[in-house]
Amino acid sequence: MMVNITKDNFSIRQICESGQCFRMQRLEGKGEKYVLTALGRYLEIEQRENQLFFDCTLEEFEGIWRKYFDLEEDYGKIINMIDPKDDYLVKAASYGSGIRILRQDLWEMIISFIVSQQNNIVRIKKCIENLCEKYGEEKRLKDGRKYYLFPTPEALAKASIEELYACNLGYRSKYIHKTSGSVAFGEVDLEAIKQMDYKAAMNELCKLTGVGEKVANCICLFALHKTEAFPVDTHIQKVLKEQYAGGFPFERYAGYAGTLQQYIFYFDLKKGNQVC
DNA sequence: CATCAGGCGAGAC
DNA sequence: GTCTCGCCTGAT
Repeated sequence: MMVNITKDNFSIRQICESGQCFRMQRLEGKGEKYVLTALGRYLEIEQRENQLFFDCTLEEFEGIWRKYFDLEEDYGKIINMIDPKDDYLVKAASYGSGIRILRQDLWEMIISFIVSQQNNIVRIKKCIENLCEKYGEEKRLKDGRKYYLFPTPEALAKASIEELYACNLGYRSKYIHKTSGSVAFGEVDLEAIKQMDYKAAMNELCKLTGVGEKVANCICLFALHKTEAFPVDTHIQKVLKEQYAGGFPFERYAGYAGTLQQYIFYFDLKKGNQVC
């Protein structure tokens, strides 16, 4: 089954490269074909211009992926709300206009962004695949190919720190171990966090070992869809200093600063690569 | 060789 | 409360 829709302000390549989802990758060959493992499922997507081809049933598309890819949101509207006098932000949003803030799984984002700290995207992806292959449930497609689900809190809680080290997680191993225990043993309730507002969710997430303000903001943005969450990493910090010495206009962009943060992050990330 | 990559925890003060 | 320091590992 193939579901075909037309969508503006949607670039599967930009979503993949923007570093919010670590289990999506481009398939070899010509064209824009991507494969994603998320929410216990496997999905292939192809994009031609503004047409998207989801390799799934209509039921799965409507029930799962429409929400996951935030297809109900009008990103053109958000981009148009940017201050036209803010040359930098206008340029950044134009450059990454196909980015969307995905609605990803909370547990997966907690572990993924703990892994992300002091780390680069290539290695983050490798670490996460190591975890999935070692501790995630193995599934098979109809043609026999294997894929792995993201490990449950219980599965990761059973792993020793030494075993986690073997997944190339480095010093983050003990963070993963502790946090998995906290969730598996019910000390932190993920279902409760899903019902909280931004501030309460931040407070609760920061109780987890290895989760500080930056990581908690990433979790809020990419799992809880708190679009006011504004993660400040090394890229954003640099841009705030160079472009917004007088302060970033958070008041103007109340409620969607996090979406704009993604445009800025992506713009700076890609621009940095071009220089080399 | 040093520095850096989507930072954080622990300890000092 | 704020500041500093050490930390796995691979790329440059």
